[in-house]
Order: sequence, then structure tokens, then C-alpha cells
Amino acid sequence: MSNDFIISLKQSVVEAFASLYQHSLTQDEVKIENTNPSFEGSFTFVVFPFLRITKSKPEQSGEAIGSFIAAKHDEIKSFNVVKGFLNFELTDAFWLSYLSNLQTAKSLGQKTTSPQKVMVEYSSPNTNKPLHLGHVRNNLLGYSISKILAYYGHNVVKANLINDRGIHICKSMLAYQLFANGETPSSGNIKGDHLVGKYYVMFDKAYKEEQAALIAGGLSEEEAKKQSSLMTQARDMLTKWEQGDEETLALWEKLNNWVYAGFDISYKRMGVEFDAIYKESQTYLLGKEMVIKGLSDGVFFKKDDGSIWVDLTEDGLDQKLLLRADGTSVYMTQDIGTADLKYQDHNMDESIYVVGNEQEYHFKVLKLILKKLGKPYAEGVQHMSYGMVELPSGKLKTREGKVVDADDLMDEMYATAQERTEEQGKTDGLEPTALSELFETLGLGALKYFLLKVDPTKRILFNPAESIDFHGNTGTFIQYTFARCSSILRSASITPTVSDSVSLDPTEKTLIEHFFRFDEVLKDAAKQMSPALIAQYLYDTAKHYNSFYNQCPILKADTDELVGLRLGLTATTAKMLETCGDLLGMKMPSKM
RNA sequence: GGUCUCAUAGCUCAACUGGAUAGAGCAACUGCCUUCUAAGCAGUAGGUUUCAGGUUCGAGUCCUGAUGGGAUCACCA
Repeated sequence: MSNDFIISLKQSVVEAFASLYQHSLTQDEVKIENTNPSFEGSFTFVVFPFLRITKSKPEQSGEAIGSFIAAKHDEIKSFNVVKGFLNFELTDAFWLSYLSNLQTAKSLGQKTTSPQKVMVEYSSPNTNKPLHLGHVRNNLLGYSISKILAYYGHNVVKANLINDRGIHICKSMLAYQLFANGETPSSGNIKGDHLVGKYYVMFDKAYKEEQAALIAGGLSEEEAKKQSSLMTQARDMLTKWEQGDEETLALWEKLNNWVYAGFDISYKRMGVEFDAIYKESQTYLLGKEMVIKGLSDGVFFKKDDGSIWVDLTEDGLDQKLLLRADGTSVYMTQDIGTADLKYQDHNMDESIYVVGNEQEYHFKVLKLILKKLGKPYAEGVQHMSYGMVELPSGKLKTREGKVVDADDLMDEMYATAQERTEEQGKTDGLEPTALSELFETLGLGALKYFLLKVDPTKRILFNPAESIDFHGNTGTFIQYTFARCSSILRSASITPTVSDSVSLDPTEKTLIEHFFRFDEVLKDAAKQMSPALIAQYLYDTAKHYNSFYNQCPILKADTDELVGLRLGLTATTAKMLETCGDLLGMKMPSKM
């Protein structure tokens, strides 16, 4: 595979230093880079760092090393030295044979040599509201990272931890009890998650009104909070829930099941899925046990009021509450229990949490606590911290109704895709069901690419007033290129075969060079957990193919050999687009 | 206030983790459909990489400071 050549090139550099300068280098010290496109060549060795060894000028060193290496490799057509940059240009035969190997390869890209068992937790919704744009980014990132790691050769378990209990859940339950008059998803003709979300917002509104009234009655803000009847009722509900009160549990289950049914529809449409589902209602007791055991082992300490804490001041952090005085659990309690249960179930090497960067502190603390408890898996706990999605007006806030709803957004993407396709009159000859499938593919493809092409660690500004683009650096452009490849392959009368006796057009060579880089991109994407690297690669693939397409006739090329080669390039492009698209969860239409 | 983080073309993003002349898309302008899908291609214009120092063969990238955003430091999750 591709790396073999790079390794042999590195080895030659090592030999060159041994022979020319009597200096022994290791291969790891030698870096081979891709040549900057504005210079001749494909691969570059930078000699600057080694001038102390060569004890000669950059140009002289480059020439000497270049001559030594070129003599050892038939694949090297020529080399040139610009300042301290030694550039190698390879023969067409090398690139043709590389392309030929790609065509017969079972799958594209080199896999990892050290596969591990990895759990990727993502989505992690609360069962008191529907999914919004922030969840969409989380879901797409988590799913894509799972796909990338699995494709790279790891054994991946996709997990979803559902926040199905706690005071916030009780708020929507209470509002439902007070205001709903027995409304159900079917009676209200509303998706279950949206129905419950409606009452969560309603609670907040009623609570604010109550506060305002109390404060108007002469109470301080703090007093008003204490005297809130709504909040007291919600707390009572939580206590009842923890005590196993039947009526409360029945209401809880009813609402949660409505929400799950709603989530299932959204997940399916987004194209994400899970291998394991965890619920906090099933892990918080385990968390409590672990905290209590930690206390008796002297890892934690108890305050006078009976609450249990961990002291992290030695690690530069604060004291952190682990269990309330009344014995009820907090977020951290649950996460400790969940971490342990996950490990009992799957015994993984690494546990990746795809969670927003606003929770960096929380995960730092979680990892420290697990270490203090002496858990063997603590080291493998990793927070994949991604940036928030923000609106021009600021952060998304469900309670205030300031959100972009996930289901609405997908509907809009579908509608826009339909509009654009109809504008171009490209709906002819397709059945209604095929058309509807196409609009879904295009709309969601544009959405997924839009969210995944950005570096995950950076925050995204989303302006709902400007719809997501279908031209330029977009998912649509990539899908269009795939459809174009498919169309050509459909009309081809001969099979793609790569002969070694043709000479390459610059656009053809650029495309093959680009294929060569996939190994490196895949490796980096897996290492950095960055779908953005795959997205960027995908875009470049389409870009290079389209340049080639406009420059070179394919089916009407002069000789059968050329037709075969160009069909080979087309087939490999299609395969690459489909493979990388799949890593992002994007579908590729064969016609559009 | 402490800690973390971000700042690149009018806008949205890249830049192979310290390499050569900082690249794409959108918006603007100019060409290219009687030939394999023009949701495309080729080109023009647009930059003191927020500012001031430093480190070295070399800095958008590393260090120090300043300015301006964001997050976090809850008996919320």
C-alpha cells in the first residue's frame, strides 16, 4: 500500500545520512511531506533541520541527498532542490500501478495496526424536550466518529446515555399533570417528544409568573424561590419518584415512552443508531453505592450536614459534591455509576464521551474521581469536547423557546432540496417515491456536511435566516459529483482497466496523488476524532475529479486504453466518495 | 476575580500540528453547455493572519503581555 513507498523513501534518507555524513538517523526523525502544489514534485524532504549534520549549505545538502536517493529508486523520475526543500517527482508508471492496486483493493485506506475496543457515547438527550440543533451536531459527530474509528479497524460500541430522571424531568411531569387535561400524542396530533417539551416550557413560564407575583408581593428573589409552590411540588415529585411511588412512576413511564417514540423517529431520520442504551434511572443507585463505598474507603469525606464530597484541591480544582445531605444523587453521582456499568458490560480500552465543551470541568472531575477510586478504566476516559452551536442571538435555550428544532430543520432541508431540484427541472423521469427519497438524501446530506465540515472543537454560528447552501463547498456538490460519476459508469461499454503504458494528464496525476493521501487522512481523522478532516478530503476529491472531468474526455477519449484508465479514475472516485460519505453518514444518489 | 478557550478575505471556513508565494466556498465581476450531468469548470478582485514584543534557518501555528468574544468555577443536568 501507499505507506510502503513513503517508508522506503524514509529508509533511503536514513541510508543517505549514513553513507554521506556517517550519521545514524532513525526513520521516525525523517519527515516526508506532500509537496506544495506550486512546486514541481509530489513528496518533499525538508533538509533545514539537518544542516548541523550535513555541515553544508541547504542547496548542497539537498542535491547530495537527492542524488543518492534518486539512484536507489526507479519510481523517482526527477528531483529538484529549492532552498532547503528537496522535492521528488515520481514516474507515471508509479502512479498507474498505484491506481491499479486501488482498483483491486477490497476497501480503501489502511487500517490500524493496534485495534482497540472503544465505546463512543453520544446524543445523551434529556427526556423532557425534543432534540434541537445542538443535539443534531452531537448526534452527527458521535455517529461519524464511531464510523471513522470502526472503519479504521477499532471495535466500536455506540452508546446512548439517556437523562431520564431528575428534577428537570419532574418539571415537565408536573406541568403535564396540572395543565394537560389528559392530552396524548394522538389526541393532540403531536410527536411525543414535542408534547412533553411543550409542558416543560409551560412549567418554566408558570414558574416565572409565580416568581414575579411573589416578588411583586414584597419578597426578595431568594425568598420567592424558596416559597415557590411549583418548585416545591416538583421536588416532592422527585422524592416520590425516588421512593418508588406507583402513581408518579406510572406518569414518568408514560411520558418517557412518548418521548422515546419521538426520538426514535428523529434518530432514524438522521440516520444515527446505538448498540447500547443506558438510562440514568438505572445507574444512579450504583453511583450512590460507589460514593458510599468511597466514603468508607476514605477517598471522600462527609460534611456536618451529611452531604458527601470529594476534595480535589490538590489537583488544582475545588471540592465537589457527590451526594446531597438528603441522600439524593447529583449529576456526578450518576456519571460515576454509568462509567462503572459501561465497563462491566463492555470492558473497553477507551471510553469516549461526545459532550459539549461547556462540560470540560465536569469530565476532568469525573476522570479524577475514577482514578481516586482506583478504577482501571479511568485512564481510558476521554472527553471529546466539541463546540456549541449558537444562533446570531446567542446560545440555544429550550426553556425560552429559543431553539432550532431538529425535526423542523430536517423538514426545511427537505423542502429546500425539493425547491432547488424543481427549479432545475431535474424531476423528470423519477417516480414520486424516488423523488421523495432524493430530496431527503440531498436535504440531509447538505445539513450533515454543513455541520461536519467544521473543526469539531470550534463553535458553529448558525443563521436560520440564511438557508444552508447547495452550491460550492457543500454536501450537494459532493453528491452531484457522485451522480456524475455514476452516470458515466452507467454509459460505459468497456470495463475500467488501468494500462501501464499511457501518459498521465496533470489533472489525472493530481487525482491519483490525492487518492494516495487517503491513508494519512484516515489515520489523522481517527486519531483526532475529526470528521472535518474526512469532509475536507471529500471536498478535494470531488474538486479534483471535476477538474479532470472538464479537462479530459472520458468515454470519448482517443484510445481504448485511455477510456479504460479514465473509467478507472471515475470508478475509484465514486468508491472514494461513497466510502467517505458513509463515514459522515451521507448517502450518495446515483442520479440527481 | 481564578481556570480554560477562541480571534485568518465583507461573510462562513481551510492551512498536512514549526515549512516554500496563507487556500476554498458564498457574495461581486469575466469567460465556457449542439460533445460523458453547468448543483459544474476556468479566471479577475479581495489579507499588516486583532495588537505589541520574544524564541530560530523559518511563526497564522510555540512563549509573554495587551484588547475583544465565549465557556466554566451550582445541593442544574
